[in-house]
Amino acid sequence: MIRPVPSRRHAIADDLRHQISTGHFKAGERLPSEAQLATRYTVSTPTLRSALALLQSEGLVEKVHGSGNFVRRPLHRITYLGGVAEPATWATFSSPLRVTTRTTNIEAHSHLPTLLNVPPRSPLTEVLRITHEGKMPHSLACIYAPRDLAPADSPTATPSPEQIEVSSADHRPPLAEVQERLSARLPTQEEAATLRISTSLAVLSLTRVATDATGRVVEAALLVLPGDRTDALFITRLNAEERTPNA
Amino acid sequence: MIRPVPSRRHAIADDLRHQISTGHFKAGERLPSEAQLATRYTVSTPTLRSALALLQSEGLVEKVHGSGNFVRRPLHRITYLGGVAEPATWATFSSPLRVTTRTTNIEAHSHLPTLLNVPPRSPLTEVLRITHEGKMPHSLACIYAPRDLAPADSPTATPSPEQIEVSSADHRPPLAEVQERLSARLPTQEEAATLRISTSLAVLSLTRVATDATGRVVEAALLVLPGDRTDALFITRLNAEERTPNA
DNA sequence: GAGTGGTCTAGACCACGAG
DNA sequence: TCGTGGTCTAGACCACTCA
Repeated sequence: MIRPVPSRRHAIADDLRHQISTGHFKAGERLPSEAQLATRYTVSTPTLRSALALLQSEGLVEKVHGSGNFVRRPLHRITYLGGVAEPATWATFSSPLRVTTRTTNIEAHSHLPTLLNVPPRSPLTEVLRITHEGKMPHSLACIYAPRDLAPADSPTATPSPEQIEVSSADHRPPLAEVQERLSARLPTQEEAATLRISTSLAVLSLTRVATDATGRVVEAALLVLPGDRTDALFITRLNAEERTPNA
Repeated sequence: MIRPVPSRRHAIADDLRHQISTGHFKAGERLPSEAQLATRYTVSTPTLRSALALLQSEGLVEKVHGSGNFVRRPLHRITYLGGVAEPATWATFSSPLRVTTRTTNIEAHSHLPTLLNVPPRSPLTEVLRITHEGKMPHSLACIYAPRDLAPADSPTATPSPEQIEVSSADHRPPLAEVQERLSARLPTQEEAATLRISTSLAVLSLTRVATDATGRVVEAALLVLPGDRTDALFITRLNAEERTPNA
């Protein structure tokens, strides 16, 4: 490992992190205002804010515009469970969530023909899905499916809070393969505004393509998960015929 | 989707993105200096730099300290393949890479006992692994294993460039389960210095825990993958008895 | 309306890379 | 050495939240 020159923002982040872990700042508590903290550490506000951005990306601090910076309650992270077990269940989050859905009929354009392996301008159903935790938006999903495969979804539905169904693929060929591609990036301005997160907070970007046994792409989903409050978990079991009982 | 107030940095990023995609700036080419671009867009340097940070996190632009900003050659992303198929193969990257390894004997401390499910201060082997692509560092891995399970690794080895072996588990109980937890966050200062990336470039942080058939944790690995040049790909095949031949 | 965070400016100074 | 990007300052102004 390379020993870097200590930078102010990391030094401040280290100090605040220590104060949070020792309980000097307690969970749920509001931190002093950024102006006060900047004075205390004798740095300018942009520098202090970049220190807070580090803690935010670790999920230790939550910023609320107009109200303050708060110490995150621990274990508040939400887990996206990848590698589906049941075709009907798309993704399981470990927390109860409220879901808003908007369904639109569109034609394949830009990157969608490639992604879904369909001709350009072929009919698709687009489902825009925003999940809320409490009153804060939490994650964003854009799901595309060929129109003839699209499930009859009630507009603005509020399905079971425990599990989020995306495609209720009942009487169709079973899913054969699911590809999930993840990357870390900064949000677009739209994404940041919709999720009400800072534009400097990294997001986990997940592209999921499900293919049925005939090789046809059944559904493609683009998920955006804020990095401060979301993990993605993939569990692979080998030698599936003998499953060890312990976790 | 919420329509945000257009911010200067996103407007500039959109414009540059467009100029790159239309070939006005070609792959491998150097962009004008940040000072020149700031003048052209009539913004201050921090604002222009934050616009470049967006493009960097998308993998479109590469910053080289002291030398300039360059248009990334496309498809230069490296893919981490999750969900192992072979117990001996830990992770496969799609590009030839050079690997530097340093092995240390340590005792379990801080978060390691929990992660590996061993008592505190129990003997572990730590392997620090830095992969290079060309002369630039590319990814960082910290691998921990109980000492009695640790493979006899030659110090500073340069194994097969195509595949990176981590545990050559030959005559031991087979792996039963692999858990891979991913999150997006900003790098620590150490990570940024070691990988020679900007501290504002998001990284994909991956924690991988492998358990053998007896439930014992065989190995835990902490990977840090720069967000601008790395994807993680997980492929789940359902109904494994009949595998569709096409991709 | 008072106080908070979000964005942006117009510089300064340092660290790095190439000639 | 010179031009580059990296970090930081000390403000300004706007948007949001809450009383």
